[in-house]
Amino acid sequence: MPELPEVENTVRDLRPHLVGRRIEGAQVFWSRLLHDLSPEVFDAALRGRQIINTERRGKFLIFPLDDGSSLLLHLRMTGKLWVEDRQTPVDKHTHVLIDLDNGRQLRYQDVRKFGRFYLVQDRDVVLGKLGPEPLSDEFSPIDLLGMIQHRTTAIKALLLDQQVVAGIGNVYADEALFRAGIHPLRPGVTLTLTDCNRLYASVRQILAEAIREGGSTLGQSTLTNFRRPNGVQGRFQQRHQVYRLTGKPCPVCGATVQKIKVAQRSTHFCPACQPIDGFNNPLN
DNA sequence: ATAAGGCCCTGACCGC
DNA sequence: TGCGGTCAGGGCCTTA
Repeated sequence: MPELPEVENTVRDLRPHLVGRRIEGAQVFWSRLLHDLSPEVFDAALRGRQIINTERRGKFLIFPLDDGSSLLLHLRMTGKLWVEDRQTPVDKHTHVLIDLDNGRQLRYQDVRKFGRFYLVQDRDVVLGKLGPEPLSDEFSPIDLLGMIQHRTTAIKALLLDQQVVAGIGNVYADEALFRAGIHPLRPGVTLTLTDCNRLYASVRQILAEAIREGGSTLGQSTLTNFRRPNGVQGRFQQRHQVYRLTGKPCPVCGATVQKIKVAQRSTHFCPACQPIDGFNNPLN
């Protein structure tokens, strides 16, 4: 599940391979990956374009092109990108090949086929509704409070809502709530400014640390887990404190980590460190 | 306006 | 070994 840290590492790794390169053609073997355009139109529109940069917004990758348009990509669950020589045999589940002008190829592999490519003149058509970038100056504890103080929805669900804040997914939502000592089911409206200060700090710490550690690689399957374009796995999973640690002792207090469903997503937390009423919090 | 549930996908994993 | 069932899950769509 590539989230902000995994996408950021992907964007950084790809930059030296893509910036300044010209696209010679594109093949798409599973057309539903393309939002609102056919493989033929996709190929025709990309052919001859130069890639200006590699950027990120939330969990989206952005490739600005020399004609002012942008190629956007969301990896969703199992999407992977990397650059390889054209002659290298194509792996299973590889659905998109983009030929570069140096004999190499940008390859997209996605076992579950949930990913989406967009080709747009105005990137705001796709990105416009996203909330603030959590690591930027446009995001503050007051902003967070403003986004959630009128919501009865569980705070976990609000963190997953990309319109509240962009880039957080299931892994980092659980880890941030744990570090902030906030129960995932607490309605947004019950969070105080103090809570928001802690949650804001946790979110930023977790994401910055996860970026430094190369993201999180979960599970053994190289097909479904995360891997950077340079082939390296993430290391941040070694620092997870609750995510997929159901039944294990909480690293802070030793209580047993619990798993529940929140907004249809598995949610892991420590019932002692993250009390539902928000009081007697040992982390305070 | 908000929220819940279904859907897309396939591989991993579990019990028998 | 084979088989059926369940789980994983981001975002979009429909329904309430």
